[in-house]
Amino acid sequence: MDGGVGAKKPGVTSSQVAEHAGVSQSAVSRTFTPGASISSKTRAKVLASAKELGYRPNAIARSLITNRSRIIAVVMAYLENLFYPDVLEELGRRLAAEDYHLLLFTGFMDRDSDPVFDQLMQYRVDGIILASTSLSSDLSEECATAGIPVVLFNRTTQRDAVSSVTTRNRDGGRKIAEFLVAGGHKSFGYIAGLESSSTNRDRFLGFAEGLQAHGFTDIALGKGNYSRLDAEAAARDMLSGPNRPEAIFVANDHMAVAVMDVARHEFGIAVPEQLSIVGYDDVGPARWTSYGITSMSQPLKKMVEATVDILMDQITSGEIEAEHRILSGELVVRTSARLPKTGVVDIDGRKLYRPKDTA
Amino acid sequence: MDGGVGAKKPGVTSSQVAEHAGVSQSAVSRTFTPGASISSKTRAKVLASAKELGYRPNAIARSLITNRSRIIAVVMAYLENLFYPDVLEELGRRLAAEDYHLLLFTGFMDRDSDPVFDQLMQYRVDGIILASTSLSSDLSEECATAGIPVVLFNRTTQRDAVSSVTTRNRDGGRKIAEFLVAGGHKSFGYIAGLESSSTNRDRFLGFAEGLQAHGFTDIALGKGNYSRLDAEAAARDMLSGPNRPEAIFVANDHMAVAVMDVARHEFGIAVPEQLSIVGYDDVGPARWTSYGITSMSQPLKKMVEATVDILMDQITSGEIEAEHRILSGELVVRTSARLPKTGVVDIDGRKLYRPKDTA
DNA sequence: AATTTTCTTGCATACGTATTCAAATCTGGC
DNA sequence: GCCAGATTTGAATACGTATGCAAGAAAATT
Repeated sequence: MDGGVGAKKPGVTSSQVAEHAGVSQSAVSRTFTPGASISSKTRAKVLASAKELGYRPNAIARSLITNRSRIIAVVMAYLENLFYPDVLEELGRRLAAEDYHLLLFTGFMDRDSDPVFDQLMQYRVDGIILASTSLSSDLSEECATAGIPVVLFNRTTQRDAVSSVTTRNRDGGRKIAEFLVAGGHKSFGYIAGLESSSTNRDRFLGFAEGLQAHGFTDIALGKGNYSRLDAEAAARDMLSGPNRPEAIFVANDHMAVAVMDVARHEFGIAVPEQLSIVGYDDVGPARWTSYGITSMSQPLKKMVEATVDILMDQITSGEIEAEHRILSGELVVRTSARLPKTGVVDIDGRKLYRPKDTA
Repeated sequence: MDGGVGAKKPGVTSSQVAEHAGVSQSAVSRTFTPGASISSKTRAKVLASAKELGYRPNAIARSLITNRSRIIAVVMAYLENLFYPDVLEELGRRLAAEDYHLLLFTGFMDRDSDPVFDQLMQYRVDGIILASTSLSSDLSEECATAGIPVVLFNRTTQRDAVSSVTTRNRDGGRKIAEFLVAGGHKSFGYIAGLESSSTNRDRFLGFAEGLQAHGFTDIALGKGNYSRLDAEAAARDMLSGPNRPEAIFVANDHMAVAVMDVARHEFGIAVPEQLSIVGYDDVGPARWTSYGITSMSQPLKKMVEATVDILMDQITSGEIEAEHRILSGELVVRTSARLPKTGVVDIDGRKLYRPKDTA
């Protein structure tokens, strides 16, 4: 299937437009270069000819000379979790607004992101957004020396030269602990995401801290790996044990929904009467009334905005200094967990957990 | 934010590698061109130097000379419906396997796909996949004259020069009608997708035909526009009326889930005891046990495979002749609709509706 | 060993654009 | 109508690669 000989029509070039308009090729180029020195008269001539011939500047050729592709690579290994499609959609909007384009890498196992990386580099992308995958250390270093900005989305790392955008996952985990303790729960479980992800670690850390502050040190653990199937299995395990926890914090909503399905329909457990479930992300299905998952929200639009901001900054300045933006979410209260006596407030039609004593 | 002067590191060129290896630039090029005439000895030398210098062929420059970008544009206005992220993931896999890359356009209103089109053309993409948006007639024509293959995914059109991949939506609609009639339902409703979409038209057409064959000509109608919010509104309307239908066919699962939520939680209607709901796509949430939507499946992987096949064919042959691939789905039976006495069979753990009398 | 045939190789050129530089044109003030 | 200055213009070049062509090297044939 390679080496095809199909002839694509050559396409109109700036020289052809130039000839048709009776000007030089430079003039055509300048017409389509914002801020270039060109008189309105010749500009008009060129535009007329361009329209007549159906000319469009060749972005490929332009990239070659400017050394700017105006392409941002977005790497998302999987899109199963609706959070990421939402991110993608917003990224599409924001990048388009900046006149950038989105080269998507998806549909591969998390492990083999390295071959993907080769492709990235070949297209001389102007920036890289890593959303549901990581990058081996030498690769991120290679980006740095190549002068390509890299932003981790919803995860972080210690390496310098790699920026990140996250929310206060540790605070979030702690807040969820507070909420569940205030709700009178006495035993707890945690169903984890990918254990290698910083986000998962931080959420658990905060959760454990928050519980410990009230004297609870025992947490039932399950491994969900951010995957629906794994989360289901973990839930079965946790719920069938002799001492089933009264409350489970699931590392994200995508898995929380699965856990709730297992609890209700496989075990006949009433949620929230017999079991409280709290998730993270506040993603679409969490809001659907069948689930109504109480969940820490992540300010998706602001996160995307920050991501694009960082990229644009680094691209225009040429300075690649790691920048870490950390945003805050809210604990959105719905019906999947028993409520505390106080602390739930109504704001703009959303119920949020905002206790007096905590920050 | 434009006109930045940030200096991206130049990057290693083939000439530099050539010099380092003591060969000509041509030799370097041939080393990285599969099937080119090069001795294994010099090839080895080049590869060694390339590795040492960290050389990667510049895809941009290559595109300029070959007139092939190895980029496929994928246009998906919205990703709210999980069906499309799933498609995207599979597309990512398949295109990567063919050594093609995916330039994604998303996050804009369906109407303004025309500015998007300009961008497409500037990058000289080798093919275009239109998944959740259409293209105005003159634009598809322009693609044809430019020699760029276009494939409509999950919708179709009469224009020649534009290929399409769909399933037998009309048959699907008819089968759903048969299923509901066999289930003993006497009154019916339809909640539509975007009225301009061929897919929506065909599904409704088949549904109406199937009902008519059994003497039912009255169908309650609602407009869901493939949007969750609109579907909810349509459901409220349809369910609060004086003669609420016993069975509703919702044009896709994304909306069916919303309709079910409204029925159960806003109206307290028992599904399927008091109301049957059937959807289309067999997408993730339809399978979740809280919903268990009975749904016509679309063979996503085969659809994507066909799409990529068509593109590769047309790219390599240079012949852009419209090709229309039409695949078949199955009616996957779950718990959202009352069952007919006969015709539901168990295959590979899935329950399918396969009545004896129909094809 | 001489000759033909097949492989390799380097040179030169082309792809379509942006940009430098010097020449040409225009502007306004006298 | 003349000159300094500002603006506009075109010629030439560069970006990094692929490829036709002719020459050279190696292999195969006689």
